[in-house]
Amino acid sequence: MLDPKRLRANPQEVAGQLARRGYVLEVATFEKLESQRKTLQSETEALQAARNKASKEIGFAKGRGEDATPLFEQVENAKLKLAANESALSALQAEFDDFLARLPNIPHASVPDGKSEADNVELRRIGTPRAFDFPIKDHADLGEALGQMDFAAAAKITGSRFVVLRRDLARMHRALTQFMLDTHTLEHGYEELYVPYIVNADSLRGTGQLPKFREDLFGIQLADRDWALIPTAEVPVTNLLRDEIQDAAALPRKWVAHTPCFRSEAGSGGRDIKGMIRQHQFEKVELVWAVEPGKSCEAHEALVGHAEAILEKLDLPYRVVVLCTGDMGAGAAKTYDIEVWLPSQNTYREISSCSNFEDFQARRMMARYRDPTTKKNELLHTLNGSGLAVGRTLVAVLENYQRADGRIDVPMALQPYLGGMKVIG
RNA sequence: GGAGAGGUGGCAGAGUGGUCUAUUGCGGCAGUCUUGAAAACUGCUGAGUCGCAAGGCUCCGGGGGUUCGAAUCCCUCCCUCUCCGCCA
Repeated sequence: MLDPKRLRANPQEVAGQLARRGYVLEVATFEKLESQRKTLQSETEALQAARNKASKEIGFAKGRGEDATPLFEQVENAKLKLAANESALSALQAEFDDFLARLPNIPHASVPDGKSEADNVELRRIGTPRAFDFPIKDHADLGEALGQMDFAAAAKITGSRFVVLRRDLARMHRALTQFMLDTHTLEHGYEELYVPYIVNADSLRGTGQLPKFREDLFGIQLADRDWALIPTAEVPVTNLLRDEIQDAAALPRKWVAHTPCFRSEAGSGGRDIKGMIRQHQFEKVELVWAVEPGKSCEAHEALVGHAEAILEKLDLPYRVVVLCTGDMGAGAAKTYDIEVWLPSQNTYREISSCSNFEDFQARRMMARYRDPTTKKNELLHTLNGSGLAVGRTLVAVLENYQRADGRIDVPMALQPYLGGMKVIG
């Protein structure tokens, strides 16, 4: 959520910033809502003040044993007007809140302008894609040939965009998770969390999935509960901060959590239909930071470095791009994507997305800390990034480490997690 | 699932229709004293929002209701605790 004060003070300036990401802020609509609200609010509060005063006087009068009848009539008259005003005001405020809740974040000044993925800017490329001297296969063909990756079985059990893994591939998938968690907790100083995989609507509003992106979620229909399966651990983890005031000494908070993630993939029909790239259910190891406002840029660099460390240890070629204004998620002020090399697609594909939300999520969820110098409660900055998407990492290992005979070499860093196994198949 | 008890500021814990502008304690902050610290004493100390300000409004788990007036009464939902039952 944007700062309503800033929006009120400089609507044209905010509109200009949002235009960078292709969002049209309807300044006229906003100003009309705002002026209506202002009038109605001050009128309503004046009526409330009058009612409170009169009621108090009734109390005094009764205390003195006086007749309060004239006062009753006086209050009665104002009551109808007040009731009408209050309901009009709360309707207007709901409209205003919804308007605010749907606005995207303002892009950071360092984010390049652009309309789409094509305008993202590559920052660095690490590692060299391997030259194969045999016809390569994609991960789905490799996995199915091994008899350890079964899309048909998953389709029977549930439907498309799910997978069943068996034996060594299932084990390697689990090993990747352990390897990532160990690296982040032991080497990068993260606190490991286990969290719920189902969250309520307040949490989804806090991180920004609601009200705008309900169609991306798997909702839970249970009585009248508005719950959903988590689309990412970002939701339960970041919402730990909701309605809390952090002690400055506890900052930065650095959390890591491994969870499954569930996405409806509405609107992605036809894209990445084959294989494990785009599933309704996948595993992710997520990194979440909460920092003081002045420190989020350096935190962002550290965070992306921690995600990169996983790929470096696995010796997988990758590149880092900074997303342009038009390709960023709505809540992000700045996003780095890490893309891993996939030989079968002859290109780099997203395996991690690391975003700085600045105070956008913090304002929605009232996530604050007590500034020790000003002694005031200030909004935190929040960040998160995948470290990494486990399914896609498995895909990358299969494709980059494949052998001519269809077997898979196990990356050195992973061998200790597989009981010293050096090859799969 | 059944029965009961509860949800109040950072924490503990009063308040059961009207000076509640939410008592008090702990914690925190500032000061006095002190070489320094502790102790003692004094003062300040919930959040949000509108306003240049004075000041106003809202918030006692969520929502709704009764009333001139609700932390307090009623309805409903959520959560926590105790006991029983069931159970990974």
